[in-house]
Amino acid sequence: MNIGDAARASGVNQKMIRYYESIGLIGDVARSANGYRTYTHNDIHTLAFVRRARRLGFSIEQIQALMTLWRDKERSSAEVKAIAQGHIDELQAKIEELAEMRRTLEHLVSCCAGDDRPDCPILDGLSANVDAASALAGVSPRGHP
Amino acid sequence: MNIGDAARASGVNQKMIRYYESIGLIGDVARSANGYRTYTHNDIHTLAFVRRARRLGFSIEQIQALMTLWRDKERSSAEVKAIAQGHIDELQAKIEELAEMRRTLEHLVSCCAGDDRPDCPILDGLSANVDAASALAGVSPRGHP
DNA sequence: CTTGACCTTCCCATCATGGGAGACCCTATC
DNA sequence: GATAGGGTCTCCCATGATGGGAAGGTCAAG
Repeated sequence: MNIGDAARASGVNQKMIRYYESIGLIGDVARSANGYRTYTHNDIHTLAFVRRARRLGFSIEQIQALMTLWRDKERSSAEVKAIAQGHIDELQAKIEELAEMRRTLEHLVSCCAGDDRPDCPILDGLSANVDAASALAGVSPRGHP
Repeated sequence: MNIGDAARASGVNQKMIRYYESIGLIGDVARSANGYRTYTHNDIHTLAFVRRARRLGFSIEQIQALMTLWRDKERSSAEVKAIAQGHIDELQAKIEELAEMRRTLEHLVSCCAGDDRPDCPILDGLSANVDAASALAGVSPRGHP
């Protein structure tokens, strides 16, 4: 199996396969006489593992660790779980960060008429004068009703 | 005001101020005789605008557009609102993507004993044999009860 | 005059992904 | 045997936003 077949079989594209090899995420693969990379069934399996892990948002570094455990038949599932839980926490933090942005933006957007006139609470909110936007929504940033 | 003061006043750090200038996000700023950048009150205001927009997750490109509208007294608030709504949609898409990852991971994690033994549904789930993990949770991926 | 705090530009690194160039390799068809 | 096409190789560059660090100029206080 050449790299093109490996890409199709694993769902990881060629560029990425070479990249993963170059950074040592996957071991150096066998080469045939012409210098082409040759993939075994097992290599494909590894690539597919990486792909799934990436799709779940694991970083290369985390995947490195996961693969070490994957190959280690003496591992404890607790180690794997810790990595996964750590990643869940990262995801959660990111989600909350984005949700907070969205919340703020939705508030501004809901205050904006969205018509032909230039008056715009969104721009006001982005300008220094946050009070202007807050006031529009009846929210008092410094607890002053 | 030199760049250090501008950074403190606007909350945008020096590196970023220079970067924003280099990519044309903010216009070239005045220089004093010694070549130091000199910031006016207005420049600070602009920087603070950029900072707030960044904090809401707007890309530089979007901020570019927002600032153009900001300066345009003939703008329609609809244009601003469209950009903001577009960004909300992006945020929402990202949130959903991350939430889906989290959901899947939480499922796997909940199936994992997290003890000293090597058996690990998380690794099984990342391996090709997805059925193994699904089966553990009583979920049938191909609608086969 | 030195010290220390500023400021300048320039280069490099991040993370994961990909585009593209230029050079080989192999197979099929003419 | 020539040529066309598709596959592969390596190498360089780019992304977006951020920042580290080097080497050197400037200024005010001691």
